[in-house]
Amino acid sequence: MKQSMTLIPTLREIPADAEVKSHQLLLKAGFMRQNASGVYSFLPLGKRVLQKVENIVREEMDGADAVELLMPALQQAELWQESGRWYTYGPELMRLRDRNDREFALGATHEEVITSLVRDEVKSYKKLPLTLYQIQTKFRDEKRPRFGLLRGREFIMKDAYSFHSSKESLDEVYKKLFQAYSNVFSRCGLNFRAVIADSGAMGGKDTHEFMVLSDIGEDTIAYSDTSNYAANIEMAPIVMEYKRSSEALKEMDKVKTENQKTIEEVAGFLEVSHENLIKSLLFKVDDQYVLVLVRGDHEVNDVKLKNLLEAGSVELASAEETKTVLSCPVGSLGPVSVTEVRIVADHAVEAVVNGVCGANEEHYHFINVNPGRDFNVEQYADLRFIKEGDPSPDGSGTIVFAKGIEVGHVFKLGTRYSEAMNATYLDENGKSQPMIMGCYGIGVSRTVAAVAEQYNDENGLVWPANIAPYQLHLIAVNMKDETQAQLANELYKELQGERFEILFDDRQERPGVKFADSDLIGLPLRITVGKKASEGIVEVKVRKTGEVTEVNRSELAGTLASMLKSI
RNA sequence: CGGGAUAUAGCUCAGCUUGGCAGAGCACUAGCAUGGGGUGCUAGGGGUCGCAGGUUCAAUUCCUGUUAUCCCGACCA
Repeated sequence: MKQSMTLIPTLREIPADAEVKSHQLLLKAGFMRQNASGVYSFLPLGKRVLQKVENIVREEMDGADAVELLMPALQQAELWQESGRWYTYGPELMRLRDRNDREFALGATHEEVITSLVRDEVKSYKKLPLTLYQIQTKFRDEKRPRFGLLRGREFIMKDAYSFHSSKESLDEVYKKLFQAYSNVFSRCGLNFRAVIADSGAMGGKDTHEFMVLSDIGEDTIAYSDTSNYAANIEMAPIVMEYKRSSEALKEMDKVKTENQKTIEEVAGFLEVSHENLIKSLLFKVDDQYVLVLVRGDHEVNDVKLKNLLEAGSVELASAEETKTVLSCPVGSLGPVSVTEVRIVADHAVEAVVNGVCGANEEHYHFINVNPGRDFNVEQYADLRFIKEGDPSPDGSGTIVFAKGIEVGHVFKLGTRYSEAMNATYLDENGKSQPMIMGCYGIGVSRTVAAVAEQYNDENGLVWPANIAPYQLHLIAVNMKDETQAQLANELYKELQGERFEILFDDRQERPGVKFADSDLIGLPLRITVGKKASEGIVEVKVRKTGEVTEVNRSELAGTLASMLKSI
């Protein structure tokens, strides 16, 4: 493609709205433009990268015996009502009405559509398993879109759904797609981990998220420093045992702790360690309030709490609610003599000896509190977030944290949708059974941003060869110099003939402008036609390393081919 | 949804405190020079100062409302 014929609006300055590297560079290098919050146009370069990623996804999915189809983005409300999600999905589902006042949704995901399709078309165990996928635009009215393509309201996703007559078959396809996903992200050049994730109320024991390691990631990954264990921090179970100190139990006492509210303040004021404190938090669990206790140096894990109580929603009660329910400000909460609400506690609390907790009275705490003696707990469970330094749940090594961007998710759905929507098949005995399902997503546009996030330097983007919008950037230093212009034009045609993907900067621009734009766009190899054009010699520069070689035009195609292979 | 901030040319931003014809740099157009890392000079084009209302002889500037965008938090099958 000649640069004079396409649209690559590079910017000299970074738009003020862009915060993270990938967002800034994709805008600056002219790959995309924002339309509304979380809504973007892909310009020609952006579109090409997107297509590269899509094609890798297609190859790997097809290789795993998944078949592509395309479902509507515009979906009738009835389907969502059938699964129940019309009422539970919330405002994140974009809803609209047609001219006849019928209700629709813009697809946030496609479980309903695919389940209804397969229900109608597949009736026999002989047609199973079946794995279908699509690459499509999804709509989610995010509360807070941010970071450019990383969290948009309209984005491109590959979603796949598998249907089975047995758990074993689901396991098999899950494993195959897990491998396909690893291949996709490896081929995109990403540094990623597959981590154990939350399966939530959907049940099913296996679900993994594919996380690209990045400081701007919105999820925290807890992984072992020695084994390959990795889990979303929400999920990592605590395996350590808490030893009770052998200290003699002392008499409980109420002490004045004027204006000491936080764990930090109270521990400092009473000169005790955080581990000796019992932190009490009031949660609203569905319609009930529950007092949750963890040790002062620990944090409540709301996902574990939610799973333990089999709740639909779990949120911290507000200060006002707390005051109403326990008639006490949040800084002085404690479990002693509390009968109004259920009390659950993390295992670590059970081992606290002569601890400190709020006295349910402003400015007062209890000291020498002992669980069992001074207050009762309905249930002890694993309720806290894992910490760095904790033993790894798989028994080998200790836990370290990293931030991750979720780019893929594989999930064993089970029969949640097939049962709700009556997607059944007849088994070998002629008996009707609900189909067992799996679902598998890849955030395609998010993957593009994740790569941009990992591959850049101070001069701009540095695309891995596999997904670069073009492989080669051909530059004529001076298009007014006839020798240079002619050689560049000839090389452009020759290299195209050799099936290279090539962007030719044929603009009448200053060399400095061309070089700067070239670095910014970040194609893997740059061919510069300059002073030595008359001798048939050009320069080849590797974007990533900056390494430059002079090459005779007769050897150019061969040299480029082998260089592309090596990067 | 709670808290904070911003909105003036395609981009980055001044001007507003103290009301009086709309500004700069970059980008764009034309010309001349230049031609290996965002070049120089000259001459131009481009804005309903987010929108609506109010105060005023006069509002980009003051007041009220509203919308959009960004940030922090909560949320995220």
